[in-house]
Amino acid sequence: MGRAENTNRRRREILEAALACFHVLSYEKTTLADISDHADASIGSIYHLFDGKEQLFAALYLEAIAASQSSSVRALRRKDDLESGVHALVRSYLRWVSRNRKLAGYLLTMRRAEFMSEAESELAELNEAFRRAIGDWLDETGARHELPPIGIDMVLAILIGPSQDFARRWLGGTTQTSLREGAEILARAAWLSLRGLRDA
Amino acid sequence: MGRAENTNRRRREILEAALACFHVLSYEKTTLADISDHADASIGSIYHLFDGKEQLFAALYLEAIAASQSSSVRALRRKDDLESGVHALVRSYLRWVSRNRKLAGYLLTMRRAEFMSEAESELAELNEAFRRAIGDWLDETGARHELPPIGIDMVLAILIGPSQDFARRWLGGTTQTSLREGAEILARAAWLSLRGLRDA
Amino acid sequence: MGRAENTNRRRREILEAALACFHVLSYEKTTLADISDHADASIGSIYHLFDGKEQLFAALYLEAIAASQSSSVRALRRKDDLESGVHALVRSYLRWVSRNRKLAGYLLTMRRAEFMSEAESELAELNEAFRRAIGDWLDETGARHELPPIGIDMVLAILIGPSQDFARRWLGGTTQTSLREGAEILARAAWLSLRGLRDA
Amino acid sequence: MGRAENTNRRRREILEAALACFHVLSYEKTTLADISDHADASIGSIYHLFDGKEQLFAALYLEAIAASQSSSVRALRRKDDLESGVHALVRSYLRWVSRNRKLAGYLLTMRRAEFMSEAESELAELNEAFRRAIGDWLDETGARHELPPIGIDMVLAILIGPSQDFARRWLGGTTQTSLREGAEILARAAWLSLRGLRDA
DNA sequence: GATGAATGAGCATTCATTCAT
DNA sequence: CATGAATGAATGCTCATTCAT
Repeated sequence: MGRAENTNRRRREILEAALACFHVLSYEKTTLADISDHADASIGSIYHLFDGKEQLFAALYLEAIAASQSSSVRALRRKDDLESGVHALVRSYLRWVSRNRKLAGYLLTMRRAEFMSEAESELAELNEAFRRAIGDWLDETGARHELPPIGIDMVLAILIGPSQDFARRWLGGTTQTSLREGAEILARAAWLSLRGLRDA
Repeated sequence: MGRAENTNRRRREILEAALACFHVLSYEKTTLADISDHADASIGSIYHLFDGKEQLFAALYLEAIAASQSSSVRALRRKDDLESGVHALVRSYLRWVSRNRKLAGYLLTMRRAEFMSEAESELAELNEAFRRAIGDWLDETGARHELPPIGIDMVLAILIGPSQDFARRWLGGTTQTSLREGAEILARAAWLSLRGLRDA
Repeated sequence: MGRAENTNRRRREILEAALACFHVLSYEKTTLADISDHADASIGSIYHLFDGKEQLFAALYLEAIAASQSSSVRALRRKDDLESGVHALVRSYLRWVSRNRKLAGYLLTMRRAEFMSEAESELAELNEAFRRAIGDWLDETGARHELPPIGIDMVLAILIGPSQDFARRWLGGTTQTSLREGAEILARAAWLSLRGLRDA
Repeated sequence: MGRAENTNRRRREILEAALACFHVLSYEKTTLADISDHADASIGSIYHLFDGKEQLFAALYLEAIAASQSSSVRALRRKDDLESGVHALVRSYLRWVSRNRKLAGYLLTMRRAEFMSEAESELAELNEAFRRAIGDWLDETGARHELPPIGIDMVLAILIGPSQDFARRWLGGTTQTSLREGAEILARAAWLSLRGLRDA
């Protein structure tokens, strides 16, 4: 195993340990000693790979965002009309949440935490790439013409807002509706909103 | 001015100072000394009125929730059919956000922070009261019959999810759409979703 | 005992503890925990009265300088011609060293340590005051006319340089000559230098 | 270039890097990483040639002492009476200071730092050799008979004390008198002291 | 020999909390 | 009730040192 590979493995382990600690302790209550204990890495190692506690959690945030977005984009690319795309987005997001509960919980809790400021530019880049990917898909499939005349920020709010709210409740264990059922309902709801706004 | 009144004023000042500090420093970076400096109150005073830092911020959270919910309920009560009610809820929420930016930002950032655990029961009570208020309105106006056959958790996600997502972006200054315009769109979107799901 | 008095006593105790620790451990090896243990003060207390480790040791340095200089000035003021003044300065300096060994050792070891930079201005003030006191004495007694035509920096080097070198060795325990005898010799040596340079 | 030569070059580079770092950072704030960066040497290299940070700086100290003393001895050997010898010593010391500012500053700041304890014996050896060289010169030239009846420690204090004080101020940039002028004055002052004490 | 990633003990510093006045 | 000095446990971070490659 090469050195780079080794480094990468260690990086992974630390990020996972941080996520695990966050899950039970929250950001502030998690200490570097906790992470060091959970990962197969000394405190010094953590500092070798990350610049500090904030940067470590910022890196985790960026990885989580990237994973979530890439999952969505992959799902979207398998469809070729707006209705299917909308359904795919909502379903894939909630599926990703159910398969990455800790990561999803981290993302939903820490969205734009104070310590992200330093990673702002990388975050903006990711978001920009996400929008571009969606934009490309809209152009390639011609689905853009099916969209109502509203800003992309509103489209995203309608598409993803309800799912995030539901995901938060679901992760908190306070929902009556199952995730699968919820996904079905919210996918249709999103599509109904967009179609309705377009046809108005 | 009576003693109780005085105590109340001080309580207010401390909560406001905490909110102001949170706004620029975030929860963890805010120290009691910061709050003591901003409010016209010694550290001892803060401990006299609250049980500690966490409890202080939990109190702030509860007040914010209560204010936001009561604003929604008041708006709802002025309507007597589902479509108007949905519009009123979305609009009043976003209006409340724009009029209470710091409080709204606090609410959106700290939703269910670790320190809320102790205030869990009070929070549950508030949420329960909110649901009951909505339930009462649905019964009184007969709007309940216009709802689609989905859980109340899904209804709330559809109603409020997009607005929260939008509010977060709007507070962060990264929206193209104005708040007023966004409110209009999201109000109609929510109604379209609910009506569509009902008529399906 | 008033609060101010109490504060002052605590300040003293901390400074003395710092000096005692320095004496056996050196600056770097002294930890705040060491000082906290020796003084009747918690670590927090130290931070309450000083801004940190460096500032604490800088304060100690300034106090030491001030004490040493004031001892010299008092001795000088009891004389009224240059020869007696020179003798008094050398003798009083070495007497001060022998009576304040730890403080003198600190001064001789830490002269202008890196951490003094923040206290630079206060140090410059003390030195300026010291020079002014000497200048005043020279003027009041007319001794200035007995000085050779050299800069005051050279005069001070001749007066105090040998004594400092000797003091350092004496504190280190590597001198053959007793402090009393040494003082006599160096006092005469200084006077011989100055008189000789004047008469040349 | 042979292996030994190469090793020696690397040793030099490391010592110079250490001195350069000390000059701007002070001993404690200098890290081995700093030195490694400045020298063309990895941290492992440093440990290969020195036993650690303290030993590295102790070696630097010994080299500096040796250089300074050997410069003095060479100057002294070119004279054959006490007056010329005294002048030569003072002048050569200050000339060495002006030509080796960083090294001289290091010597004047770190004199007998805590970490020297391990190198104590080597230091004592150097000092002993220095004294012997001076003693030899005194015997060979017959200058010993011109010395006053005081311990050699006092002679050295008178000879070198003022120059060190002056050197310190000069390196700190707080002197009015030029180095050349100062050397002249202090050389004469030292001689006047010694002659006067002898003739008393 | 050379390298520099990994180690982890050690430390300065912070800050919620207490309590004597 | 109000105050804010005092407390000291807790923690992020540093860096000399080691050692596998």
